[in-house]
Amino acid sequence: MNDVARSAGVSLKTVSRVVNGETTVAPDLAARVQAAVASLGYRQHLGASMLRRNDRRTRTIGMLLEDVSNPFSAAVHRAIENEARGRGVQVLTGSLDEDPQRERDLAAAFAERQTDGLILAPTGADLGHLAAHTAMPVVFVDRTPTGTTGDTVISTNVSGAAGAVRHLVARGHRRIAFLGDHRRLSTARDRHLGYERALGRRAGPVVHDLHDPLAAERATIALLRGPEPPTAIFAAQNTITIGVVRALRRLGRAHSVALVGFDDFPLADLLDPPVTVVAQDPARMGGAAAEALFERIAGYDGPPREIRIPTTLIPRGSGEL
Amino acid sequence: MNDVARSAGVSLKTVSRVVNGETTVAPDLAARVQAAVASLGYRQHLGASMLRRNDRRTRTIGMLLEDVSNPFSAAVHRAIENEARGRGVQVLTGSLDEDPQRERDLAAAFAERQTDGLILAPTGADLGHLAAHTAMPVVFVDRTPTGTTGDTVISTNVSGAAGAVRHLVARGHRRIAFLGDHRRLSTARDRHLGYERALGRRAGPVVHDLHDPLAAERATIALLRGPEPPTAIFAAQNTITIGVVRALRRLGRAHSVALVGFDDFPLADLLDPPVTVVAQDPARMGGAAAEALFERIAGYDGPPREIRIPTTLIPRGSGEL
DNA sequence: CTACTGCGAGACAACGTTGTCTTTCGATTT
DNA sequence: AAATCGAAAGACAACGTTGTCTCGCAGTAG
Repeated sequence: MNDVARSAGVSLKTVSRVVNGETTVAPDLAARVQAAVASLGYRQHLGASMLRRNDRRTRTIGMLLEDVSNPFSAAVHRAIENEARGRGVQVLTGSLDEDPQRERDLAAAFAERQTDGLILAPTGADLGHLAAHTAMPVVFVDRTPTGTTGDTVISTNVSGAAGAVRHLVARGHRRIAFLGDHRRLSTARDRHLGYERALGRRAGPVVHDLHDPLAAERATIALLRGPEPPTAIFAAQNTITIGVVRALRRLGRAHSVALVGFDDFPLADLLDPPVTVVAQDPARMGGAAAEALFERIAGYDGPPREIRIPTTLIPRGSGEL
Repeated sequence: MNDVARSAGVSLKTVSRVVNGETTVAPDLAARVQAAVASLGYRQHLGASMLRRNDRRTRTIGMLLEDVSNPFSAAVHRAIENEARGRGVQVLTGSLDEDPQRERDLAAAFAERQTDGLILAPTGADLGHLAAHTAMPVVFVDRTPTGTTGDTVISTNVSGAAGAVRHLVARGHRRIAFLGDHRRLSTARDRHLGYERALGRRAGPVVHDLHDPLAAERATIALLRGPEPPTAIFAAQNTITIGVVRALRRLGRAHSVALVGFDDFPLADLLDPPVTVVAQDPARMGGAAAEALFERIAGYDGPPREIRIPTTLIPRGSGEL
């Protein structure tokens, strides 16, 4: 910037004015400065700028999801990026792998970098530590927070799960198993609640705390080989659904045990049978979360909001046996 | 920081020393400072710190891929994050959607934020503009750059594609179609080259510039309904492979037309028939790119390196008809 | 012709931190 | 006992930028 000022024969402040598009600069001076900027390849130092400015915005937000390579998280990520794009905001990302320690550390690392806000899919651990970062608004996505409050964007987990189970009941199933994720997660609890609401006293075998396809595959095999095997399975999460598909395939029961999964996944329609799912709308969830965050960043100060994104049952075959 | 200094009864500089773990502070003073830091919830302002420091590191890198929600990109992203994690480095991300303008803009936006480096999957357009950001080393991943040079991490596209095609030839196929992405992309060109090398004058019908499943589906249908339909298809990219699968399914030819895809995708093994692919190793690619970048950031100044990550043919059924 | 107004441009300080230099003071050496 | 040394802590400036204040000058009103 010094070089630009010298080369254009003006003061530092005038360069600053031109770079920031202030109108109180004479046209000829402005043109000289522009030329110097272009020829020297000068670029603003955003860090220094934000240090001095009054608004203190870095035009950068943080995003912490379970695992950026999981299709659900990746779709949320992409939707957040799309919202940020139009506002000239960049996105810092991180995967939590269900690790509360990592959740704390990354939230702190983002706060140190003065991100303007944070979108977080909580691990389920207590989030009291977020209170330390007062200047950074936080919006929760996919799961409701524990130990703090804030705008939250979630799927209609209870009613979506209940709808899936009622779909199976309507097809005549009476013994419907539930396979779910860690109970620490609000999504797993809510989907289990929907399952229970739909079945009442007729609830079938329930297996909790499954978190990867392999565990789900083993649990499915155990259920089907056990006494009173279920005639239908409700898989409460996409990795679980995939494990169940693998198990049914291995046992040759893909066409004789019904399956409905929560959360859609790529190619579900090309499997045999095609997998019936309760689809979430991760793109809409990410978009809504980003919108809510930008409202908070802009200064909106109302009470915490809960934004519920509806799910859609997509019958494809596996749940209609 | 002022508050901490006052509360501990020391100078600003001493607080700085304690926060940065310098050893030249008396233990009792250090303890008083630590206590003040904890009770006031003080956190370093990384922007101001980096402004003053000599090394000028933000401990932040940028990453620009085609689309963070594409499984290949997402796996690369995750591997980069893993490398960054151990070094306390955060990752700014962006999707380019094959848009050169966006590539320029985001590279500039990252440079303004003083990212220590950039990992880029180029769109194929001229990258001369990167020269403006001298302080930011760039490593290319997945595709070779145009208009500039730098460390590049790519799959063995030519030999991988040739291997796929030879696999089909060995199964007796003589009329093998090639379906590929935009020729502007080095990957599409290299895979086509491998196809030609393997077939020589016997090269079959070739369709270029397909970039989504729908286009690939239409192209496949046209080929199979045309004169001299191919008996086997080599799909040079994962979204194309999926389009081909859909087309074969629609035409009822899934078991009578052979298919090998370049790049593996989730659930390929659960389709009917399971899809034979030339698997890339996106995790290793992302990891290698991040490693190379961190070496450059650390000051390594050798000539541009090309790191070639081998591909693996995974026969699953669709290519063995 | 003086006094005022308004506008463009520069001087200076400040943002939160750390590099460098200086000061203080107790301990060691001769 | 005087001189020297080293370690610990503070004073000050600087990083690159912009908010605020001031200054000079031209134009206008009285």
